[in-house]
Order: sequence, then structure tokens, then C-alpha cells
Amino acid sequence: MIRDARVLRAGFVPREVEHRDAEVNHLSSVLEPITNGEPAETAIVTGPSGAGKTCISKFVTEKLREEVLDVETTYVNCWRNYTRFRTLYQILDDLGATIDIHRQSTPHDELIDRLQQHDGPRTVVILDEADQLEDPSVIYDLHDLPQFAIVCIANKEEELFSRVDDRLVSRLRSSEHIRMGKYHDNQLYDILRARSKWGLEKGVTSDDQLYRIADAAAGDARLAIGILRAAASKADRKNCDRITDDILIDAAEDARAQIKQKSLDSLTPHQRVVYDLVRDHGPLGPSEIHERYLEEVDEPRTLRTVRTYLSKMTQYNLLEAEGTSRDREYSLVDSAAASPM
DNA sequence: GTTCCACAGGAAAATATGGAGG
DNA sequence: CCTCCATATTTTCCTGTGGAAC
Repeated sequence: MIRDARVLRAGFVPREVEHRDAEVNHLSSVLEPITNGEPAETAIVTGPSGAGKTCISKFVTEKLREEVLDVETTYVNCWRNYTRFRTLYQILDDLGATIDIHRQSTPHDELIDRLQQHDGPRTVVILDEADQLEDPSVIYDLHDLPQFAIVCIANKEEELFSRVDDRLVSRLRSSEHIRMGKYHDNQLYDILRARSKWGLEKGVTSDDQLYRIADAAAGDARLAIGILRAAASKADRKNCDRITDDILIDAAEDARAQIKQKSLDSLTPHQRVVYDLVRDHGPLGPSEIHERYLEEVDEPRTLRTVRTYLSKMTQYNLLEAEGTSRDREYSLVDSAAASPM
């Protein structure tokens, strides 16, 4: 029943991108100078999760490499490589220039020097989740190097700008900005139909089911494809030749749970205690959370640290904050209730 | 209005962690 | 094994904000 599993995997870049022609063309034209060996403007791509930011960035750079010989591409996930050192290291590594770099003997400036001296082909650097960078000055470092074109991907423009210093803000403001919105239900349906066509045997899914997946995913293509993938692999394991409605409902829950589990796994034990506390005891203010937390653990962290945990978990969409001041309370985000299958 | 207090989150100092080289 | 060094995390100290009680 599965024809090509790659098509349903996260991070797959399709041969044709659906419903993003304007954005694809925009980004292509920004990067166009690089095909003539000229420096290109920095591009900023923003939009909610599952809007196709990473997908079109990879798509456009791959197209570029098909057309032109002397272009390299590197992709850095800043969520994983969130320090300046790691980001630069990752780029050098992709370029194959890390041979003799050691952490002690190699100060940051030398990494920059290396990049500067890199006289290979022009390179497009994709900085995914750039708003997660602890020290966004790395964008500034790269900005100065004409042989690199930068594509910054972030959820919200403000979150990216609020953390960089003024010099950089003024330079980024003038860069090309590609804004992407959530997909509409029928656009998501088209995406699902295409993936289903290439990835699954004929007749495995019905149109009605694809519409329901699109509806449940609420504009998030990553979630929609995740549900389709979960449903297909469930049906495959059960040796069904088509996806039943029961399987679909299960798959929707699984896909959501998987996404949540991924964030949950990245929490430290202390952060996990805080999360469980909020989950079990409903909306709570920071002080009350901390008091309860003190009773739960040995070697507790301070209130300030717990506040940092809370804001981090809010960023990861695990918790929700209500109120701005004394009235602030944290509660769980209830993703399943927002869009049931 | 004014005052008070819990809160958010920045900055910097302190401490813990981890990897390389002895 | 230990030491050194950079990095990661936590703590301490702090400023500014807005809701609530007066």
C-alpha cells in the first residue's frame, strides 16, 4: 500500500510545490544575483509552523543548484545549533573546511576568517528557526560576507528583531521579506492529494478522508502530512489495503502526540516536573508553581530559573500564558480540542 | 491618582559540564 | 587519572510594567 515512504516523511521536498508560487518566485528573484556570481540580499521568511517556510527555502535552493553549477547550499537548524560557535561550525562543516578546528585553539574570529577566506562557489546559507538563536549576531557576521547569501527562517518577525541589536535591525529591515500565511483547507487538501498520489497506492485514501485531515490540521501542513503518514503506517502494519476511518482517528491523535512528545523529550527533569505540575493542577501563577515545585524535587532551582523554564515552554507551545502582570497564569495548551478529527 | 506587589525578563557573576591534552 | 578551557546552566541582582487595593 505504500509506494514511496520518502514522500510522506518530514523534511521531504516535493518536485512541485503547491500554492506557493508567489513566495517561490519572490525568494528565487532575491537569490537570483548569486547565479551571476554577485552578492544577493538577505531574505527573511516568516510564517506559522507548517506554512512551508523550510520547504520552499530548500526547494528554491535546490532549483538554483540544478540551474547553476557554482552554487553551494548549507542548511543550519538553529534550534539544534543555537550558539554562535555551533552555527558557524555547522556551516564550515558543510563546506568541508573544519579539518583542524578545535574548540580551544579556535576562537570565534577564526571561524569568521575561515568563512571569509572561503573562495569556493557562492553559497546560500539557510538559517532555519533563526529566532531560536541565543546570539543572533551570527546573522551579522554572515551579513558582512558577500560570498554568502542568507535565508533567515523564523516564526515571527518581531521575535527575530527584538533580539538583535539596532545596527542589524536597520540592515535587516531593508532586506527582502517573504511572509507566509497558514494554508487554507483546500490548499492543504491539494498537498495531501499530491503526497498521497506519489507516496501511496491508488485507492488507499478517499477524498473525504483527505479533506478531514486537512480540516483537523488547521492550516499546518507538517501536521497534516504527519497524520497521513501515521495513518498509512498504521494501516500497513495491520495489513489493510486501505485506510479506514478508525485508523484515521487514531492517527490524528498519534501525530499530535508525537509532535508534543518531541518537545517534551527535550525538557530537563526539572522542567518536566514543572510541566507536570501545571498539567495536573490547572492554571497557576509562577509563585505557586514554584512553591509546589519545591516540594517535589531535591535540589530545587530558584524562582527566577523556573520563570525561565516557563517562558521557554511557552515558546515551545507546551504551555500557555494568560495575563501580563500579577494576573499571569500558566496552563496547558490543548491542541487536540482546538481541531478534533 | 498613588502605592504596592508580583511579574517579566536583561545583565552579569557564579557554578556545573564536557572534551582535549597531558 | 587530572587540568584547562570553552560552553551551558543557574543564581543574583536588577529595572520596568501593570493590575489591585487604597
